[in-house]
Order: sequence, then structure tokens, then C-alpha cells
Amino acid sequence: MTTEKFSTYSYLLDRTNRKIKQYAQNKFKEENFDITVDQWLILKNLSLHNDQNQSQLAELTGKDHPTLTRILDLLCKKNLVERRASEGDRRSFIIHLTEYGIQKQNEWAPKVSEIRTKAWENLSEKDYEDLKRILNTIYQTLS
Amino acid sequence: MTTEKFSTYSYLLDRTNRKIKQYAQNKFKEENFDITVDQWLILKNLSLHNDQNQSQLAELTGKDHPTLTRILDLLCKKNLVERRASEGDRRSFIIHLTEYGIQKQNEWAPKVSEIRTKAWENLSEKDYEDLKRILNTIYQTLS
DNA sequence: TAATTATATTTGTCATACTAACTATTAATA
DNA sequence: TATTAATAGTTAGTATGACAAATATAATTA
Repeated sequence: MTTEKFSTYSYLLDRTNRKIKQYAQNKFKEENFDITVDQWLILKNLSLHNDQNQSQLAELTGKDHPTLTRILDLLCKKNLVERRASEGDRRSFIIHLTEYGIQKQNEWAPKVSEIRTKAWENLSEKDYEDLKRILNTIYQTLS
Repeated sequence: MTTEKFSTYSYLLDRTNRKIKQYAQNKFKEENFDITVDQWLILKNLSLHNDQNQSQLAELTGKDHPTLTRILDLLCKKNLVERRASEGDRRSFIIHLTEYGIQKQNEWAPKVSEIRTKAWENLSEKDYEDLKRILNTIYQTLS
């Protein structure tokens, strides 16, 4: 590909990413979900794979370790999650979705899906597949 | 579109956006470009439209006002940019790319384009057009 | 087994983003 | 014209993200 022509995608991607996050966050606020969209990502992943240690959870969610540490601090404060000692390894914690966390996750999940789906109302299933393919290709190319 | 199926795009978009930024930032560092990718966006825009006030520049670059204020503080410190009093309106500043800023912008631009183009080496021109269309559609749908 | 290396997590620092509140100035209107 | 509303920009607080360095513990190896 010739250079220079391809200078705007990073701007569009960043801008759209922020818009999506901002849109979801505002809806969360309207619905009185006391959580950020990044915190939701962690909660959602724990609902599928509870009791991971932080390294595994960081891998699953694509967050780096310091960021995950801080998000978990906040989720712990809200009693949605707790850090449990790991049996075999005293360095690591098992991240456990609490009863309250499970309850809230179940309560919020349908509305979150609805909010997320909004972005696609003017696009096709093929667009969805194309976007996933393109983003994954870029990710791998730069990794 | 049915809900729930469309839950991963926001994760992929966020993850890819971070990868792109991180890749470019690392290359900037390798090249000893003393600038962040977000600061570069402002510089690039000023090279096309010099002497905008901050509101216009915020609009052009998709940054909000507080963020732009802080990025400009840093660019001013590096003498790449200066805030000039506006003739007609004492509330606003004209953001001026300095001689040094113009020089650095010209110096860095070709390599930046090259770095940005890397992401597309396994994708087609059609993919590029599709991505732009999809991102713009999402942006407008959520605006 | 003592020393070295690797892993899990945290802390610190800086940059970016969003919201809200604030100052200064300008525009609108009663 | 005096009051009110709108606009330009900054400041403050909180969250996230990148990177480096620190701590504690585990695994490897000399």
C-alpha cells in the first residue's frame, strides 16, 4: 500500500472507540449502573470464567497488570469481587465474583447487550464480520 | 440485529486501538521523536490548518477541551506550538505552529506515514474503505 | 542448598479522557 | 444599559493506560 493515504484510520478508530465507550457509559449512568465500562468487561469475563488469577484475567481481558490491579481495587471496594488467597502459590490471588457480583452481573447483562447492539442498527451482519476480521488482522500484524 | 451476539466488537476495537497507539508510540521512541501520538495528531492538524483557536482545533481533532488544553500545554513547553492572543476575542487564543514546530512536523511526517501504513500490510484497499465506512456509521449512529 | 532467575502483583509517574465547576469575556435581551 | 445567557478556556477529581521499578514468592541451577 502506498503511504500517506492511510493516515486517517487511527484517528477514526480512536474517535469511534471513545464514542462507543462514552455512549455506553452515559447509558450505564441513566440506568444507575454503578460501574464503568472497563469494570464491566472484568465482571463479564468473571461471569464466564470465575476464580482466575490476575495474570489469567489480564490475558483474557486484554488489560495490562497495573491497570487490572487498579480496576480490581475498585471492584473490590464495591463488593462485586474479592481477592482470595491462592492455594498453591502465595504470590497470586484468585479473583472471585461475589454473590452480589453475580447478582448485579445478571441484572445488568441484558441491558448492556442492548446498549452495545445499538451501534449496529445501520450496519449488516457482514459488516460485523468484516470489522472483526480487519481488527484482528491489524492486531496480529502489529503484535 | 439480535442482541448478545454483538458483544465483542467493543472489546476488539478497544484492544486494537491500544495496540495501534502502542505500536506507533514505540516506533516514535525508536526514532527519538520527542512526542506522543496524540500530540502528533494536534501537530499534524496544525500543519494543515494553522492558527485555529482551541475550540476549532478541538473540533478538528476530536479532542475535548480539557484534554486539548493539556496537550497544548505540553506542546508549548516543547516550543512546537504557541498560544497567541486573538485579535477580536480576548477569551480565546490562536494556536500557532512555530517555525520549530513546522520543521519537526516536516521532519517526522514521512516516517509517521510509514509507521501508520504498517497496520495495512495484510489487508486490502477495500478493507480500508470498509473500515472507514463502518467506523463512521457507528460514530454517527451513536452521536 | 545457596545463588540466580523467573513469576505475580503492586506502586509510581506521566499522559489521555470525561465530567463538573470555575473564571473571564462576549452576546443577547428585558 | 443592566441583567442574563452563552462562549472560550482552565482547573479539579476520578478512571484508564503505558512503562519502569519494587516486593514477595517460586522455580531453576551451579
